[in-house]
Amino acid sequence: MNQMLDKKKVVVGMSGGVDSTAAAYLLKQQGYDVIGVTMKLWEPDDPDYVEKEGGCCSLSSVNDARRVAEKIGIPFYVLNFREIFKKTVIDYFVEDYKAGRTPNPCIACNKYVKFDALLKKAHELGAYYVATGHYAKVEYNEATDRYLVKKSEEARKDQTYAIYNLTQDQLKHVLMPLGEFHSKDEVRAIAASFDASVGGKGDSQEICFIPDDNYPRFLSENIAEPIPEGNFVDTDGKIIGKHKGIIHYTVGQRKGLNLALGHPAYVTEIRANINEVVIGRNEEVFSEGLIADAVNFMPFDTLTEPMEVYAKIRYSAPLAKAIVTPLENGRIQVMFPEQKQRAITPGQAVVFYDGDYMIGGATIISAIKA
RNA sequence: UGGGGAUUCGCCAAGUCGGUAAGGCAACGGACUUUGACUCCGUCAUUCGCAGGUUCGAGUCCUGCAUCCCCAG
Repeated sequence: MNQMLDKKKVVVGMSGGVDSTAAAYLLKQQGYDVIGVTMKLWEPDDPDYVEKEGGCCSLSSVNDARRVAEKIGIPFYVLNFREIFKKTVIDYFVEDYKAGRTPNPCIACNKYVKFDALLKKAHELGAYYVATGHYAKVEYNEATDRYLVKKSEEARKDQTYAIYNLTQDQLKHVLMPLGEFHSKDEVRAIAASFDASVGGKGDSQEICFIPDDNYPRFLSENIAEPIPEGNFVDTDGKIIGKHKGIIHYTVGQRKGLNLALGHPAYVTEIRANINEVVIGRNEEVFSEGLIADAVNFMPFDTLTEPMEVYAKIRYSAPLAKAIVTPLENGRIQVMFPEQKQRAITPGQAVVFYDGDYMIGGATIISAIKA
């Protein structure tokens, strides 16, 4: 069936924001047969809900997207992805928090919704490609017959971290026209050139399905069981306070602990099994390595021997030299020989770089302390 | 109901010979942010357990009361 797909045809996920608008426009300019699609992902309960835009993880402003599509002169559809979004993003998000992890819903959304469910829809429409407004570059290497991902020229907006787990088959069908831009301002100018109101929008910030940024509210509404309070303990196991429920915390967190210890206190570890949150000093939130699974590499399928890379353990963490070593059952160990990393957090992704290339990543299971 | 020591912001804690309330933590607000992370900036006691007194002026001196702690009953 694949051979029936039209390589000049592309479905663009349009949120009505700056980035996806510019992406759709650019593809049209490049001569693609562009179809605009807005995905319905989440039905807010609140009727006064204000929709957000932009970035990779945005809810849609259907009206803006439709208007923009009309101006560009492309067909436009609104598709319902609520069910798949609930199953692959929301449920995962909730389960991770219940388990004391800190999930990254944008990564799941990319993997299962934008570059899977939407891609399948694109194929149904006869389109070979799906395109988004991500700041990243996808590149085909003939010698190795692999699709590689390169960092965006706009370093500040680079989003390669959030697509570390895309498969070769997904990458083959992906276009990211914003990867070549050196600044968001250029992109904004393009969007603004034919639609002032879209061009003037700000960047997205919060997770799209929690627009008020109130995680505890969202989580307690989506978790059937009550969320039990528990103890804060120090690194020696001494009880030093009461926590409001594990979902309120992430490793490295300082705010909201309400612990006046005389020195800044940080979450060091979350022990979901015994409902404990461990508190320590800043030094105690640093780790020298980690164990991870859900491993994915761009240049090859399986890592067979230790490899030196640069890695980051959070979306906005700095790159650090790292040694990646394959373990049993598909896991990897990542050690940071030069610099301990702050707040290595189960549930977050560790992503690897080799120069400008994002060469893969994995989901952190646990930190390795000295 | 003998003696001694304490009582300053939610917590800890400076406050010299009486001179017109440091700081840390927490909290709150803002910036940054695809993580309520980190970080950064800003705001946080007209008032010092209470009531009087002495002083131009008292958290700092005096008197009484209250509460807490320690040692003796």
